[in-house]
Amino acid sequence: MDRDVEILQALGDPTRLRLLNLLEQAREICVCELVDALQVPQYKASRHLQVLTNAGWLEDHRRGKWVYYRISTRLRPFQHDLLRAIGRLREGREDFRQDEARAGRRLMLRRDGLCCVGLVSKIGAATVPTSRQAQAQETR
Amino acid sequence: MDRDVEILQALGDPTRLRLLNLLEQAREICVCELVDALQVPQYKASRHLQVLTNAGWLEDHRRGKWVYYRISTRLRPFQHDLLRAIGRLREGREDFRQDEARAGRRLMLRRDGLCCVGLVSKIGAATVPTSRQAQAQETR
DNA sequence: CTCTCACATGCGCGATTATGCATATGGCCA
DNA sequence: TGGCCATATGCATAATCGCGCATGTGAGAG
Repeated sequence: MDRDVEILQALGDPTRLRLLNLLEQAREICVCELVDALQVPQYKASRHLQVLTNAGWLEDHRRGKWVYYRISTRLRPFQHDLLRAIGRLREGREDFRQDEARAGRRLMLRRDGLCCVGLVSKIGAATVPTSRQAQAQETR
Repeated sequence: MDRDVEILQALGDPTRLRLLNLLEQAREICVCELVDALQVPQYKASRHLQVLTNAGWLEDHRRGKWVYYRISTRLRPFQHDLLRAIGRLREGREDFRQDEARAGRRLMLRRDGLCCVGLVSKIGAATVPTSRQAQAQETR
């Protein structure tokens, strides 16, 4: 298959754009954090992360029970230009702003720079639903 | 619909990439010239040109029997970055190079900077098939 | 070992998309 | 006006895509 086209096709979806936007600004984010930030069902985030990874946009690695995603360290120059273009959308897109706000709140709850859903439930932060609860909230 | 996504989706097709690549390098090109350069059936070029136009990538205008397309003069900064990214693909893609070679030969046949298929047939240039002949050659 | 939690994925469905054929449109010319 | 040429488009079909549901997988905790 045409690799370049695959890379570009991966950008043609709002959910994937939102994922890329967040991941471009943070060093790495785990799936449950992304699910909370985007407020989408877990399987949906996972599927789109898969597409981005297969297209060469992302790398993932496991740490304990959590899987962290980050922008690939092996992007081609071509892709860096594309990322810059997407960055230009940041001010104009309401969804990006909201994602960033939620992600910011979520990432503040990390301990030692790591995702910590377990701690969240102990803190009892009702404002930070677990991925499963977020999944149930998702109606569309 | 999400306009940004529509713009990006338009890039996720090899034929459309080839059209954009040519149009980025020439001031304007008419449909029959594009058909010869890409060696695709006329209806295929026309359809993809429609998609690009609807997404805000191209503008078209009629001159006599011919319709000329060019890169829109109202691109957003966002889109200029995207074009630059596509330009980076130029050296690596064999299809781009061949398109450009064929387009170069074809555009040399212009008179007064205008497409002139009629003249081509009078010249009898067998190396430059008309769009209808190119259509018949197309097998896939 | 078993239970739980985070994440991935097989499957079916409805929607969208690309393609090819045939034909319509619209301008030019005789 | 009729015919030709460049281009666009209606239609049917096959392929692809995103979604949702359900379930599978794999790691850590008790």
